[in-house]
Amino acid sequence: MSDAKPNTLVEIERQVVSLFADGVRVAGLPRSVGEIYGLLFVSAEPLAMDDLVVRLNISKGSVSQGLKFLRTLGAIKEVEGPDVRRTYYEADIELKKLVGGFIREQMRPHMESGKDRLKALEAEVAKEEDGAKQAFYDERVKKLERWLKQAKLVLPLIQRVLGE
Amino acid sequence: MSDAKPNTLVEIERQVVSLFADGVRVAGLPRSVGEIYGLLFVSAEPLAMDDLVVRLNISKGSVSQGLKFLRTLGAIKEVEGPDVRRTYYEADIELKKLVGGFIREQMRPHMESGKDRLKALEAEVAKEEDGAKQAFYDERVKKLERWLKQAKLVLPLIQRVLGE
DNA sequence: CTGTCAGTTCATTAAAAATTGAACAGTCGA
DNA sequence: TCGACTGTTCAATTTTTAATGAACTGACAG
Repeated sequence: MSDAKPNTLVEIERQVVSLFADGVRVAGLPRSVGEIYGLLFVSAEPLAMDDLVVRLNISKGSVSQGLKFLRTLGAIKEVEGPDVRRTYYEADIELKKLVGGFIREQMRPHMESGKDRLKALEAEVAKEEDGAKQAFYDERVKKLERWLKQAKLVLPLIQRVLGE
Repeated sequence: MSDAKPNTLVEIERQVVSLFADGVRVAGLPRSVGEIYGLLFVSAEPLAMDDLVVRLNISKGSVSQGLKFLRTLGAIKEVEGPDVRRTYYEADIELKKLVGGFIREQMRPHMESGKDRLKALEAEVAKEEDGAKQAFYDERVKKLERWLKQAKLVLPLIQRVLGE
């Protein structure tokens, strides 16, 4: 019954998996994460870890970590499946949620640390002796602060537009 | 006269360079590109390639490629400088332009190829014999097309908001 | 308990990406 | 035409990142 052959994907599945594998790279995520989400996305039935390992032909470790990541993003849902001992997953296909998770988990932290580093920069600029230099540095730091503010403004806007 | 010592950056410069070096990684760009833009960003005077090589202590090859990339993005401007034989650069600090360049050069091409791949997918779905499966695949492909459309909608919006 | 199975962790290995540096091309003045 | 100098290219190398797989944890049925 169980088909142990690797890479048992039909052409459509293969194409979707490949599409997501490439797609996530734009966001700087590992290929395997895209493959996992992609296969869940084209699967009508929920899949368990082992299904992903066998059908995508990637290691248990990679799948475990990939699922962990997708879970924190809120990109997949745990659901019931045929075998009660296993955890089954299906893709959450709301773009709003995917993007929201990505912003929350991947972008916000960077922006927070950026804010701290700008504070440090300000302090450094305050120490500058040369008045002309200080004025220039100050202008640039202000520019960076404006950028950060604009980024903070844009993110919720994106989420709202994707909410339709 | 000429100071050949590498890494001759004052603390403020060091911090800004490091900030950009880390910052660009969010966008999946190499560290060196961020360092180059960062140093141009904190420099009141325009810099030539050799200045960047010496002060950032990275190779001529990297700087040449980094500048090429930043030029195509429209993130830097060629300007006149003390030595007429050299090309000097300064940072273009309009966020709108930076983001616009990034969207144009890095995101649009991916979206275009995505559109083509979706076309191919549609054709594949049309071949599906099983009616129920076909309906499911069709729904998913439609979802992907909607995503792509939304992305196309969001990009200009971002640019507009950053235009203030 | 004990054996089995789902899932996680993490040191090692493999793959991918960035960086280097040497060869090369183009320009200009003597 | 030559030599000196700026800048580019790209094969080789280094560095970084992702994937693997074996050891482990914990749950549960018998």
